[in-house]
Amino acid sequence: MSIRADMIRGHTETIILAHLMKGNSYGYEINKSIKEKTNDKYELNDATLYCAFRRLEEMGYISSFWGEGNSGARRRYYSITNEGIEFYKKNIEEWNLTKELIDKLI
Amino acid sequence: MSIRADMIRGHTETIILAHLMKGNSYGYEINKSIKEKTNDKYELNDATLYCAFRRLEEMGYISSFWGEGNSGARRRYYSITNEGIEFYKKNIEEWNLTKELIDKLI
DNA sequence: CAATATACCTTATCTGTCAAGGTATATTAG
DNA sequence: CTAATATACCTTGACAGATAAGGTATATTG
Repeated sequence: MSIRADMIRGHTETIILAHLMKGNSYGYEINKSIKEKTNDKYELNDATLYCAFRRLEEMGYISSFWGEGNSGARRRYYSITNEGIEFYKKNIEEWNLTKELIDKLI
Repeated sequence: MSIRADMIRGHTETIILAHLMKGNSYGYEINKSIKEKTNDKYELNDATLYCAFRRLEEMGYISSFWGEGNSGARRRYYSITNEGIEFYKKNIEEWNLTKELIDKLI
């Protein structure tokens, strides 16, 4: 069984930030990690991922820089900011509250 | 603390069906119940609610009829169908899987 | 008689996601 | 050597669910 995108909507940013909490990373790697962690049950669409990066960077929650490695395709790395860490923590709290509420309602 | 609409998106239909699993009801009552159950932390927008009713009825998961009471404003009652019950059960499973996945990812 | 609560509805707009398209480099298989 | 695959990023237009803002109508309460 797989899940619909609407289940994840609203969590995309938090998922990305969670990954960046463990160190800098780049789009392709983050998405592969999501796929692995969920045993192929979920994966972000390319466009969704890069769109979320733009939003997060605009809001000042992440910053980006081009990777310096000379092998393979170029990579744009992302790093979480202090504001991003605060935002992440707030989102975790919101998720815990959401779980409670939905469990009460359905 | 309150939660964002995107947290609930994708669960609106299930929340409505959950209420109807306990008996026929109407829009205004369902929304009041949501507000009470969540201690004013969540409430559906009118338009969201009625929009979801249309979808659910189109898909054959609920059926509707005008209430017969002669006091107060007219009410459109909704009743869950057998297909709706199946759909509800499937959604509960999906929610349990979603919780697992998101907890793994964030 | 005005204000409030009940009860439903429509329309235009917003936002995150997705499908479908694209570019470019490195590695692997035949 | 060359074709296929994996890596890696990006843009555009469209879609669907949610929202704000508007509306109608009745019953109750002060």
